[in-house]
Amino acid sequence: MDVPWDTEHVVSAATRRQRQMAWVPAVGMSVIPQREREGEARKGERGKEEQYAVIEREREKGGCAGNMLTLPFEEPLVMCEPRFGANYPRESLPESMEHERQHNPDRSNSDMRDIEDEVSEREEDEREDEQDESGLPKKRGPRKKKPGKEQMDRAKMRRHEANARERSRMHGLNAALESLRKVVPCYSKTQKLSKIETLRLAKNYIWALSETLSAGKRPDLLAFVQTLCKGLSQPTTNLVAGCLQLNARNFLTDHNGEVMFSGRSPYEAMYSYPGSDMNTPPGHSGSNLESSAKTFRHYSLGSAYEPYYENPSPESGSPHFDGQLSPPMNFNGIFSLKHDDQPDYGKSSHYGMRYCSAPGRAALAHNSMYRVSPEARFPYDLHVRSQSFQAQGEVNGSFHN
DNA sequence: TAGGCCATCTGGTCCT
DNA sequence: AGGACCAGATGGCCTA
Repeated sequence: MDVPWDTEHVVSAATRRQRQMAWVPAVGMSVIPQREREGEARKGERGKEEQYAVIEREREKGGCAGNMLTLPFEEPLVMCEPRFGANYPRESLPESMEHERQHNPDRSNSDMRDIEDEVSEREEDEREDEQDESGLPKKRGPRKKKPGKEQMDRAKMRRHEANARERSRMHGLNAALESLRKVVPCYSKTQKLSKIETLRLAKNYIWALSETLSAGKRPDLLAFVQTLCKGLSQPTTNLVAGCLQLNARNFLTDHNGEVMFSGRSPYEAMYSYPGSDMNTPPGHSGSNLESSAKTFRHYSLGSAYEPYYENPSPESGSPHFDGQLSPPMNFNGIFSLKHDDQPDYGKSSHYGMRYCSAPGRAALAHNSMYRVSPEARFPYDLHVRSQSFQAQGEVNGSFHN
């Protein structure tokens, strides 16, 4: 029995992604991006932000919450050992620091770092206070004015604040990335694409959709998918292909990251290829399964794509076109992507197509390399995020405005 | 155990 | 001066 796609890769990638998304901060990290998977399961529905807030409050109190990050919440204090691991040679610690440690075993890493700073500061003071035989300070000349304790504290506080801002900024960045994951094909809460793969897929998706629009023809499904998968890792390619209900084994990624087609066309299994120009890439006249398979076989993105996509890839100068595609759309209902949850697109429906149809964008599109001819016909319906509409009417309408 | 991915810390740079 | 942004370093987790 044929496996729809390389389930081994998909499953392992998915599992891996699941677990990696359940990232737990390292010892010494100040915030608890809690174990999303395990943590959520164990802790109920406690919100992430709430947990962050709890941790920050603990931090403010000088507790070791920030150092509990590497452990489940059920295992507090164990990881309170800041900065130094269990094997850290204690004898190498300054005596005063060790004293601090023994008397404040639950000090946070940053606290211990502060202590370390204070200790070295004190020791330096002592050194400077030493005098030579003549009773003169060993160090002469204009002494570098040392910042006062207030200034030091202020600097530390500012550093903490900067860290918090940086964390917040990165959280925002991740949130944006997560929202991007939801609008590229193959979104799944449990099988998350990595950051880099998400960006690559998004780029490929945009590229493929743009080419589809500029071509003004029914998209070649396989070429579309190949464009989506360009430059993606094999597991992600499998995932995308799996989402598209294609046999990933038909997409072989060569050593250059080029997606090559080999074997029978996925169309054989899922696509009745009507003998129409609409379904055949320019330069290819085949309309039956056999000829289409031959056509696909020639579709290495580095070469055969050029005649089809008359516009060069945005990265045509680069040896790699690292893109991939698993579009949240249907081609005449031929296929649809799997989505664990559908974002609310009702408020911003007509996604990409609105971009082209927006009056303000018309001029831009007109001058764009992805220019869409007003006369371009869209013999297919685009179903973007369950928002089905006649693309032709949308595009024509906008250009007629 | 190596490699991939991740979050955080941190210091530098640029901008307001 | 302070905030945003960036990149390097660090260390944890997971899979092969």
